[in-house]
Amino acid sequence: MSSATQAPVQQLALVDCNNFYVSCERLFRPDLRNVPVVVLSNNDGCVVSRSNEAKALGVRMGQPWFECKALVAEHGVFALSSNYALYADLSNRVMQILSEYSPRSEVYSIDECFVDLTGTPNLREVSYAMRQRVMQWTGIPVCVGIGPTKTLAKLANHVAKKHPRSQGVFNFNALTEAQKDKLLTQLPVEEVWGVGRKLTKRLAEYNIHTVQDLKTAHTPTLRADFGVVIEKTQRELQEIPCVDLQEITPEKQQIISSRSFGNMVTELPVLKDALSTFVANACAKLRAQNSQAAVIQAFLHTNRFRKDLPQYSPSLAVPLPYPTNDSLVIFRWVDALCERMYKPEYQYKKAGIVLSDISPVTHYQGDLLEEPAPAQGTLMQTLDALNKRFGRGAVKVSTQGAYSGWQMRQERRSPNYTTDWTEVPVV
DNA sequence: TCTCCGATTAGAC
DNA sequence: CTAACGGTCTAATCGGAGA
Repeated sequence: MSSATQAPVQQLALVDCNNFYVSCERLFRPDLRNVPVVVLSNNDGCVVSRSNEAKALGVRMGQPWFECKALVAEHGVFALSSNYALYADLSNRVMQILSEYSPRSEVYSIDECFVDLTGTPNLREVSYAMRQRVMQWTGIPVCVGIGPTKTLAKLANHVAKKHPRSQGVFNFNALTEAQKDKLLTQLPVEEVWGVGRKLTKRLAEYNIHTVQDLKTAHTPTLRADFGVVIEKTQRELQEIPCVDLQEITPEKQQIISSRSFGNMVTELPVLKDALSTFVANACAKLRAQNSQAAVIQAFLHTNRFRKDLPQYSPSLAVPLPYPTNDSLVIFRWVDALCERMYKPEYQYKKAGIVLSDISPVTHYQGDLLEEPAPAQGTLMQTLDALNKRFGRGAVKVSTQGAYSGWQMRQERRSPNYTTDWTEVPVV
């Protein structure tokens, strides 16, 4: 192969915040440093973030909180409800800092960012400086993994996190071929991005246990038996980029708003009250990306963990005569769907709505055979503006909030230190 | 037989 | 209040329906 066609090796960094939600909480609670801390999911159900001390005690990711109660009694694990307003705000600050290091970056999740550092002189120093700056300006600890592909950058980040000797930075590209082989042979295949529990099990039947096994597996067999996703993953492990950096966030194709209830719900008006809140949330997101939806779906769930109770999980979708993003219009449909699904003999634990068939808002194309779409806008724009200014839920549609009893449990939420003056404790 | 569509599955975080 | 197990999102795949 001629060197002219050889693309230069990417120096792609994956920056990942350490124990992100716990780290956010600790910023304002120095007393929680060096003690086991966990952050719980919505409804205070499962553990979604753990401090190193909590990990050491054996608290598993996603573990139901009530299962950990023994550990609490024994070791005093401190639990907090999740506070997404706080995490989103700190995330934005971290991402802002990282974006200064390269014109090409991708915010991959609330606590992760890919940064293309290709061509950066003194890569090693810059990586440490980046980490140091995020710590200094936000107080959030991060680790940096560098590789020639996204998959290897993620793997490198894992190594940086796991080995204290790396000081929070690990560059796969700096390894010799022999060192790469040795490292990949030591890493279990489930550490690879895109290889989850099910796949790990199936790969084991093919004697693929380590990352190196996957990297060197017979490609046509892999493709035929496991599909195109794994083939791409294998290529990425072989240092051939297959997953592009997504510099611009694509608009959502589907918007879901759903929640488990704090208590079981049996009454129709309570379900409708919850659903009207979900409609308000989903529609606000829809309008924020200047889109409209053509299909509306609603669903109900009984508690699937209560084997002693009868189960019922209906779901109904309706294609709209014309797409809309008007909360009131959408709620009228959801209301009707709920009426049709509701059966009084069940106890409901969760409900939600899905907006799909999403398209950008365009000027209405006249069609003699269709009803004209009503003028969209002013009321919803005003509602969004007021809620933005005074906080979500400041202005609601009249069906919202008449009934309670469905709201999630959130018994241990921290104050919104960074986004709401009224919640900052007075010293 | 081909294509399209909805439902299901798997994964990430 | 004394039981209790998240929420969103994407892409691939599969089977059936309809052309």
